[in-house]
Amino acid sequence: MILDFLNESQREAVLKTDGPVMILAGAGSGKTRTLVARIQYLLEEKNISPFQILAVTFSNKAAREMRERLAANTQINVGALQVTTFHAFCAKVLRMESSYLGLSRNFTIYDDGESQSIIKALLAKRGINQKELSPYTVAAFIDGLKNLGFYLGLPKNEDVEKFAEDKRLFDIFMEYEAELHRSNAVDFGGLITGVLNLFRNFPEVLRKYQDKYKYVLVDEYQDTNRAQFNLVEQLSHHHRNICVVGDEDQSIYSWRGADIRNILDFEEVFPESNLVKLEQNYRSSKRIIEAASEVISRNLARKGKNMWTDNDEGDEIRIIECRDDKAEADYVGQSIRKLAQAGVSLKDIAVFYRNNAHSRTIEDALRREKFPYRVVAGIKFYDRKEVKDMISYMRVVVNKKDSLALTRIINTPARGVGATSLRKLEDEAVRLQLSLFELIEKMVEGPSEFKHLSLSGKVQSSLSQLVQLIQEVQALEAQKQPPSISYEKLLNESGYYEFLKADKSYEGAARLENLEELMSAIKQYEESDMDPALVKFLENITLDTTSTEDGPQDQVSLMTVHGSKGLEYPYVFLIGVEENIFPSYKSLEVGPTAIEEERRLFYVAMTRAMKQLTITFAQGRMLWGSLKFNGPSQFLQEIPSQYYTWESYQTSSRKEGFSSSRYSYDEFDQSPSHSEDVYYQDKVYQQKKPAVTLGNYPSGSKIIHALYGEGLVLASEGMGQDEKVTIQFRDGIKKKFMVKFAPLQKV
DNA sequence: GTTGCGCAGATTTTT
DNA sequence: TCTGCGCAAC
Repeated sequence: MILDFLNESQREAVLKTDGPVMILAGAGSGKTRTLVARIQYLLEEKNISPFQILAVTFSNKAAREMRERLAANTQINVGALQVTTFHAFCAKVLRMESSYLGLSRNFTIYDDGESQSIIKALLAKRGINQKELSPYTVAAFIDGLKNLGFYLGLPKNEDVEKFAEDKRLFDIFMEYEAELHRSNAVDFGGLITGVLNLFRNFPEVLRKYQDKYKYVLVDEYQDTNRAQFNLVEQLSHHHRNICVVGDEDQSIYSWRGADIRNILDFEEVFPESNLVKLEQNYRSSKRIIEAASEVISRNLARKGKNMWTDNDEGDEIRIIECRDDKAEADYVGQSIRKLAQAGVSLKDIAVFYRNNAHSRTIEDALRREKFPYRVVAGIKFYDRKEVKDMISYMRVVVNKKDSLALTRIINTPARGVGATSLRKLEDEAVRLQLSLFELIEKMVEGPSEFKHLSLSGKVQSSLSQLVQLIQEVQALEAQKQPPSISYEKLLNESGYYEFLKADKSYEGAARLENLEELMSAIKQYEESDMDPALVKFLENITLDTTSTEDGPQDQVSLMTVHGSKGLEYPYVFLIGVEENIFPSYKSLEVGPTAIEEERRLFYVAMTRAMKQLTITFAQGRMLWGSLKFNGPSQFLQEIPSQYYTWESYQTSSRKEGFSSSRYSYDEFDQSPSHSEDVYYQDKVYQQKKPAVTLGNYPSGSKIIHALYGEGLVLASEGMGQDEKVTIQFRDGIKKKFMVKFAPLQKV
């Protein structure tokens, strides 16, 4: 029954339950289906208890999908299964065993931004100029060390030795670790290395987990770093039932520490392992699969798979040479219109780009064509200032050693505790070896002992109010009151609500709305957890940033190529396929291995498409303030010509500066293997100027603003609820508004 | 504390 | 060209 819907290799992947197995699963080969079947098989046929299975994925999205599919397919209590992300799993272990490492179980998890704040402070303390050594460089160094599985106390191996050559950086790393520890905080990388540290120093703890998990599964194995590999290797060391699933051709996160050696060396680490390849693709047309396979075959760092499909031949891939970025956007907009007219639903269409900056022109075009769209990624909800502020309040409640969170809110809203007072407090806290909050608590209890700080009466009374509020909320927590109660109290009594309410601008209103959204997120969380607590809520939101908003269903999807991994769409547009963009100029500087990663990225993009793939590039593109002529990407040459048609698209009648055959055939295709049969079609489309109907306030419209009077809309972006306009008023003042909050009227 | 200017930098971003 | 920031002045 479980095996019925599987092909032969998938079946093999399910049935080889014992001993190490590596499954190389090509794009669209039914990887998730196979993984789910494997777990189901373990549960139902082998009667393994769900408590003995650990399945780790990289993203929350993947974990959620797997859980949902399992819930739909089996009777067994899926809640007992550990299907989580690496980070969530490690956070859980660390909380459970926190006492071993001298953490307390309510430790805070710092995201990248917070880590960088710590680093900035450290650099400042050492008097290091940020230009001399950027916080980013330091963060990358620290992250790099952790990705290798290194933590203080561990003897350095070769990799680490090479990486940690720089004495100064290493010193900062040590200080950073100490600072985190003082704050009772752990960063993302530290979650993994923390568990490694725990396992190494307390073998009995390791043993416990090794015994517990009889079967360990790893999804998206190509994206794991060394630390994560060490982790699963140790966990499965006893039972040796480790199953990893991945695709070396889709490894696109090496810059995040993903180590392709994890795939290439798996069989050396586990000599008794089995290798299963899933090579049949169920997603894309023959042309797409064959073309993509040709491209990826040029990579050297791969084990090699032969993808094939039973699907139809399908349409030819379209390569569209556009005059400039504007024409490219026009082309995409019009093509989508044609698709829509032909009855294609918008949710089946996606536009991919190499970097976020390129979404702009496409967004404009789609708005012009009045097509709803969603930009995947963008600014994250939990990154917004007001949301972070309120989260910081909650953090201080939960973890009073979290001084970073306290500095964030100690004067937000303004309480008269400025930089000078804060500095005094910080120095004193360091001197007494207390956290900032602990110090202030002490000070409120016995102000006389802190006279030497000479803080004003105003500062002192503000602080005592703040301390009182936090303590009261801590008491609520101790009584197991729901987090939403605590949140509400913090929001109201901190003065934050008043503070935003007083801000009459559209931004203030938007902020309040975000805080309401945060409230509903908390409420939602409360309903999902049997035993809700602030700590857990806070952990959820730092480890899972997937936004829950789902908006209208039928819309075009826009995203970066990275963001497209794991998704599929019948109609795909891949734009900006130019040298220096895709592959990026950076990868061209770095060299062959970086270009191989770009090629994998290109491969990922191609294999998202099910029916139709359209690749566009611009002859000239506005980039960094000037018009750049990058020329078509080298990857286009790597697609054998029998798979594509090549068309040229020109928007305006102006031709000066561009020759439509700027890249003559000879110049362009120099690859010896298939240069003879490239054909070049120079179709020039007659382009009607699209009707300029933008959002409610298209650029050019005249408006009246209740406060500022008459004005002219210069630019408009976003649509519906998100529509934003830039307006120039009579005195030349430009202002940006969100339409939904601004008191605007058309003239 | 807020505003405003000048300057550098400008891939990707699962956690 | 656009943005984000660090720092100086109100």
